[in-house]
Amino acid sequence: MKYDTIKELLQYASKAENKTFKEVIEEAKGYDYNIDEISYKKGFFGHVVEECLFDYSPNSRSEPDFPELGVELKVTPIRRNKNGTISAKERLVLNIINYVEELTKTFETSSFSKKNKNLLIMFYLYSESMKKEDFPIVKSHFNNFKDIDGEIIRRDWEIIHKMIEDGRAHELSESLTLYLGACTKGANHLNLVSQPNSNIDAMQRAYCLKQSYMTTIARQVISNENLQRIIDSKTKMPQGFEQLVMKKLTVYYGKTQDNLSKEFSIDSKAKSLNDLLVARMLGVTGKVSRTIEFQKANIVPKSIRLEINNTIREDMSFKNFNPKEIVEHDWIDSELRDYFESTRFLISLFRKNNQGDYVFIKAFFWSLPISVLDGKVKDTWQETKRILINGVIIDNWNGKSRNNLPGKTFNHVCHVRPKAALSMRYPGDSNSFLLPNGEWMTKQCFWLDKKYVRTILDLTV
DNA sequence: GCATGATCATGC
DNA sequence: GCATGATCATGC
Repeated sequence: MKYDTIKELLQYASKAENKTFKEVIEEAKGYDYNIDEISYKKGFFGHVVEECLFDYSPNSRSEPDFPELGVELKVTPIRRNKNGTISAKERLVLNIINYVEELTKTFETSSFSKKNKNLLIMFYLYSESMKKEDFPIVKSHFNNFKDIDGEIIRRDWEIIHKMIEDGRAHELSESLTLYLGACTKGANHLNLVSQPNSNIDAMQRAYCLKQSYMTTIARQVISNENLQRIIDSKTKMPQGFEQLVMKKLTVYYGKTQDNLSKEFSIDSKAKSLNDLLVARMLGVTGKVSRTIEFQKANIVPKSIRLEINNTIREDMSFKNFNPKEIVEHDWIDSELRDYFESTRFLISLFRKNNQGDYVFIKAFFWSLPISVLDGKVKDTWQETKRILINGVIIDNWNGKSRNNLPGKTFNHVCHVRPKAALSMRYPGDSNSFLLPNGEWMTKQCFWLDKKYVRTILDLTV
């Protein structure tokens, strides 16, 4: 079947909305599928849409699925969260990067642009408790990376390209870029390939649209979510989004917490006051993470307080972990690795002055280096997993509970500590989580040691 | 001063 | 009501 226009294609695709994969198969003319036979096969969802809906055979050519329109078809899952919102279940993996070939390309001639310039994305709703063929197709969406997204993705591509050019493909990480990432995938983790300007083999990677990007798109087209924007379509970003954010923040360098609180009419005693201030500096009410750009790019704001002598008093905490998830995964597929591999941080520094007030001195974007992630952070995670499996030992000490999970003496980069509103360890309590051995303990999270954090700060300025 | 546990205020 | 981004408190 031929489609003359993208509109026609999209219209046809939308016919599958609210149908399950099983229904799409059954309605296909001339096909005689045994669902039980094909449903467990790899690529089931894509194949059903390609063969049964669009009536063409699957291919892995480097040209798009609909060559005459230059449109690539992607079938991708969303899931429903406990609070009712939806999220992309995974990143959208595009084509594999051939480091040698890609080095010779420009953005326009790149393998990414060649195949993925126009995407027809079909979202289906994944559910743990349902059979694959009963998942419904929810929505079709056409994405051609116009305007701001296109600009940001072009710069992302250039960052990846520069890494290859510099012989640093082995240091690539999804967290280095904003929307377009270079991700590893499944068995690819173990696939080492050569790269042009270095003797070090690198993990094979593919272009992807970050999970956070896909979540934002899904919420916009399916849930009609309305987020604040930091930039509008008229904003010029000759040096990219990050530089633009820096430009907005630089204006406030040298101002104290007090100054800034007054300027933005914030009267708050929150421990995360600096976070609120940074949001206001960017023109956002509420949280920075609730803006289109930060949500798509998965940028997490962090603020650090420095003492007068430039030391840091506190370690840096992250999300609470889920013991069950840790025990059930290997490091390479773990939530923690995935978090650091795909998260970019916006770090703001506030330094104490002689009056005891904190001065906003600088901000910068940062990602945890892969070498640290797959080094010391991995060690802490592995040790945590080992102890979770063997049984966490909790005892009482001066009225506090104490445990044997890897603490600060473990490796001076990453450790485990409690993080909850209250120190509680009762079944079902919101401050407690269930351990694999059936006991309950106060929720814990992974922390980065302040000593390590200090090493990422460039305080020469 | 360090290690460890405990807890706060806020947005959503 | 909980997750988040943090900071406070205490014993050694």
